Amino acid sequence: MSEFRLFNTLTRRVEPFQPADGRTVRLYACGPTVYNPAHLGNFRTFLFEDLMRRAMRLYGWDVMQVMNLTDVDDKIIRKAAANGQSITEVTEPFTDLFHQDRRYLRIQDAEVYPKATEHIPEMIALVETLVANGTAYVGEDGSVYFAIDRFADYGRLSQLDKREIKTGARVAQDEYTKENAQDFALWKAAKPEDEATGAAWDSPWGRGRPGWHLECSAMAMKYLGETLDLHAGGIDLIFPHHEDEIAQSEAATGKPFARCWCHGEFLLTDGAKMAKRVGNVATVVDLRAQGIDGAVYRHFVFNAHYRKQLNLLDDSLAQSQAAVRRIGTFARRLAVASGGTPALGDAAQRAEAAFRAALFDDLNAPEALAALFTFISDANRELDAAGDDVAALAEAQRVFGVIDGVLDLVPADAETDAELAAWVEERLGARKAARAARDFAAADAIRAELVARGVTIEDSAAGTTWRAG
RNA sequence: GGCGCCGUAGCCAAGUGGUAAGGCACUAGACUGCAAAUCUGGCAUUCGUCGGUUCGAUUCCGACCGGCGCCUCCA
Repeated sequence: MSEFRLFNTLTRRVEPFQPADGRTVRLYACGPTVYNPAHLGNFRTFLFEDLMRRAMRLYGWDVMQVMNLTDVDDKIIRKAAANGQSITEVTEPFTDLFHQDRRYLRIQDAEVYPKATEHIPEMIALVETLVANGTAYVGEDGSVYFAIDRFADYGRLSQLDKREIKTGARVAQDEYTKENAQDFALWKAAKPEDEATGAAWDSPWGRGRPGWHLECSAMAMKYLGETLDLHAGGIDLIFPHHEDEIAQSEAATGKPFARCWCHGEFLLTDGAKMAKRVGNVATVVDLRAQGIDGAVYRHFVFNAHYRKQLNLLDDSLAQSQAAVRRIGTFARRLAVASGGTPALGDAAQRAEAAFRAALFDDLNAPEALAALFTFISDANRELDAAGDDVAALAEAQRVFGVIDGVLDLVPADAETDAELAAWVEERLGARKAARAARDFAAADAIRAELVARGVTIEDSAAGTTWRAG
């Protein structure tokens, strides 16, 4: 079997990847901050990670994936304070929504979804280690900072040494007391709004709360050990988030924090980064409201490589919808076929080989998708030949199962309301009678009625079927 | 200002030092009473522009033009 290759941000190269123990991939993926609905850009990253975990399982490894839920941070506290709520009251509904959304997009469950607020002791212990070994210091107000000049490797992931900080960039506007402007907070001394919203805990340095980066280090190491096989996230997290995770983790353990880092590129909307501040966000709730199947968004995302920016345009989802419809049509046809041809079996084997090769080569989803569509074309042709090779058909079904087990692109049968279904059935009955009487004008008039309500019909030897949309 | 990415047909988008996957759309034909679905064929002598290296570049190098992102809110 070909080796599994991934682009490693640490080396900026595609290189062979395998779990340290040869069996189980210990994967940490940065999750959402649950203070508002995650948008489609966030989900592009989560989908890339879903593809990654499914590809690894196909390869034969087990995956132990941890995705954190950030449920205490500045924005959450601000929102809670503004609403007179506790941070939990803010985060719980959005945590639920996150899970609903990701299920709609068919993102598989991670093994663990740890919450920051449930790992305060682990975080405090990590900070104590850093204070004890001198890489962290306590500020006048009881906040604790990481001293980046005491960690020689600082900046390796983001290649900081090659950068110059922009003149006038946002530096040192922090209201906390730091020795060096670029030192980052491990622990933040509690302020009145922290206490008011339930975002303050006792610590050796007084009341306070964790800094942004701390939770990931503490929870990753708790569930996956001191050295992860792989750490993934959005490209914007390279600096400072992941850089700081590496610093605080490695300064504490003396061991590499992650053997490989993978970052997914951004989703743009009409040429601009999808972000709340830009005001161009779309959410899964929007998708559902438009009746767009999760498989459609999966196709849109997988149609581009994860390391390239992807632009969501007006007709992007319509194009994916058409593509996914073809996959669904094929899936149904393959499922009910009674036999194939020897060439069908050959096509299936070619497809599987091409699919695996593409997927294992740095998750080349567009090429994997091409393998799928080539297979669909080949298989449709063979199915038209109506052969009786049962083994070949079984092979084709097996391969399609393998491919769709990763991509998961067969659209769900549209849930049509009973009222519409009853009406359609009644109309189809009338049309059948008209056709039997060879009154095609009447039959076509009925079809026009159906089309007007978005119903497409298909006549075949087995009878007439229909679908909404 | 520093760092990085990208520019392939109407649209989306892979890819390679030896002459361009796949999808959507469109289009001709087959099938169909007509459609739909499916099949067959057509659809970039060309990969932002200009130079260079090379027997040969879309693929390597340089310049330029255009777009995007990061530089401590950020998937």
